[in-house]
Amino acid sequence: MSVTIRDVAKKAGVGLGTVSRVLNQSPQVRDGTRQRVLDAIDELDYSPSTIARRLSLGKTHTIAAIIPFFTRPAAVERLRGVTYSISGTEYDLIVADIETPERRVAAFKELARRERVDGVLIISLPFSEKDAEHFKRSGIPLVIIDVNDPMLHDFNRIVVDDIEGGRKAVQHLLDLGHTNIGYISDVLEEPFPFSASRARFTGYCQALEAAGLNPRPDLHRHGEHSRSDAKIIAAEMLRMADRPTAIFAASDTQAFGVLEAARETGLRVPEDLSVVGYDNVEIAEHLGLTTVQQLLIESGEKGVRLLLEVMEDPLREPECEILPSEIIIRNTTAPHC
Amino acid sequence: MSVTIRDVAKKAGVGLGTVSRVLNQSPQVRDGTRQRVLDAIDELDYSPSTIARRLSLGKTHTIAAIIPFFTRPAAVERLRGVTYSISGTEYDLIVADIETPERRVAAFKELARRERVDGVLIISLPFSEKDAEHFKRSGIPLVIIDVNDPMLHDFNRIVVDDIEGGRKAVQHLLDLGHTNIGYISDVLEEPFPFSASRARFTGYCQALEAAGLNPRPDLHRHGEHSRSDAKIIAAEMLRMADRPTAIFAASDTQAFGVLEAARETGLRVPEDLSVVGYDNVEIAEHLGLTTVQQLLIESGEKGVRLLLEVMEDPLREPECEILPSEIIIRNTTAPHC
DNA sequence: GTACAATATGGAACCGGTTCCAATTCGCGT
DNA sequence: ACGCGAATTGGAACCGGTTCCATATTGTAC
Repeated sequence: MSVTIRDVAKKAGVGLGTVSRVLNQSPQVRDGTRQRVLDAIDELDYSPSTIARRLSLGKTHTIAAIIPFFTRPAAVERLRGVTYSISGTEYDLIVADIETPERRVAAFKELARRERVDGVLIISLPFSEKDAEHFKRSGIPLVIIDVNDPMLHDFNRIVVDDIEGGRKAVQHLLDLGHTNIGYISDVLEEPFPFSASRARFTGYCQALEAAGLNPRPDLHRHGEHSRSDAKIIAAEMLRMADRPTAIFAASDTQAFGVLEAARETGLRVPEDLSVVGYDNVEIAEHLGLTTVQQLLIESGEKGVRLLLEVMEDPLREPECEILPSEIIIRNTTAPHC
Repeated sequence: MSVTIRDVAKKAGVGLGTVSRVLNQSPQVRDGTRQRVLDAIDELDYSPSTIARRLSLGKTHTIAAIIPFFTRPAAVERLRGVTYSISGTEYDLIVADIETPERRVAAFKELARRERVDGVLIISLPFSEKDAEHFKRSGIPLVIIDVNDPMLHDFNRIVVDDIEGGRKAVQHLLDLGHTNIGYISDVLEEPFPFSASRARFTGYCQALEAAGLNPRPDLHRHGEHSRSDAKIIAAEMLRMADRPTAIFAASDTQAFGVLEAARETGLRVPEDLSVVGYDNVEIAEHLGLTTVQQLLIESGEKGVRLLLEVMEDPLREPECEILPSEIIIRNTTAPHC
């Protein structure tokens, strides 16, 4: 039913090898012959089967991105960088959305197989030792974006120094005269101890200690990574007698929750409460949120670039590119008075 | 280098047909044999090649989503619904991001080919007569989400009645006593006359006329679909001597631009200016934006469901499901005084 | 133990490309 | 016109599955 390369060959009166050569722009075809083949292709409205091509080449021409789509606007911005970079190449991008831990395991299993894809990008997802083992063994080219776990030192990665980012955020608040600084994050414990929130928390503690302050345990709360949960735990914190005068949130999404909590508690931002977020997602600008900027789109672009290099030369030394972070000061922070 | 079904057959001492039957859970295999095959599979750590499978089945097991990723947060939410629905199936989702009109044409050409994908979802993208022709001819199963062009009546679609949505938005403002109501949208002209913005504009006009008012041409401006452009054109409108007391924006993104323009012009929202958006993207709630809700995620889910049905039975009558819209009243609208 | 239908099994042919090797043709010098 | 290396060309074999048909085996009835 569908036109194959053999039909084209017959029509053009040439061998199939020749048609294949024309398709692959091999220079080894005389102009006259090429033209006859092209005419036949045109006449038959032929277009080659990608799948057959992939099978015979042993390459899938496909890259998988595994990403927590729903929960992380920042990850979506990274994905934008990925789609943008990939659209210039001959690769297809397949996107796997991870919502639950079980899905994560399943997706890793399914996709991390040579026969399935040529390369994998993992974005903002926790990584267990077992996952690492699994990928190592599969030998599939892999680039990890935004997972800064020391365990992963021999994987190719694009990360941000979250400790430094956390430090910058808190330093900014300290510079403004705040000393009671809260930290709102997603769950730090289990089963993945090296999350970004954890690193930002480390930065938070370091900055406080460098200023001669002790982190107060009651000024650190965590919950699910969502605006609504952040709002609830921030509200609790703000109702304490000894409430913080500034809050650093582990993500912009959570910072938005904090802003809501402040609004409902009747606190003005930034007069009564300073808030710093993390990520600088697109809408943060509109909201005037002071935040730690990550190069989100760039991280996706660089991830693709690195992955293509790794696919080219799978044996190259693992590389870990650390992107800079920068604090963007807007209108949710003010001096403590 | 990689393990094939033949290796498994040899190891298990059976024919390849048998291995294939085991893989496809055919009941026609004796238990003893099946077990031997499973053991061999296990021992060799075999996993079947998806590509070979696809080639021999003549199906790609892949669905493509074509979507303007960068510019439309609402489209991203639709995509979420898509990924969510697809993750329960055996299909891969490949995502093509469209940024420029040229990319649109290229992506349509590339992806709308039987050999490439089994089905296509087009999300929030304009559609020319030529595109329609092209898809018709290719016969590839197609579902169009959020493109409400009458020309497309014989395509499968999931849409919203944008005229009605526009009417509801404006009616709400009329009910509040506003009579000078501006409309900010993306470009309505060319080359695609039946855009969502156009339909919302029609709704806008209808509501005004039903109230005995004439739409004032100077209260309608359009620009690129972005916050920044919307802000610029809204600012111009707000500086007019005879400025509107309410503005309806064709999307939440543009409404955010309007809010910024109001802020910079020194107008309080909603006291001095009411603003209504369209889409109810996630962040709209946080911002307290009054807006017309579309069922974004649902539209993606339903799109996938419909596409799967069409793929099952390509000859079924085209279906056009119209999702409801609803105005969500929050804090950016108030009575005109 | 034999006959025969029902069930299991082996493997050739096929899906539609690419690649490589052998065969043919070409171009050019003499 | 002839010879020879280079440039073209044809097509078998292969990539790794599925499917179908012929053959082998099993089970059941007598």
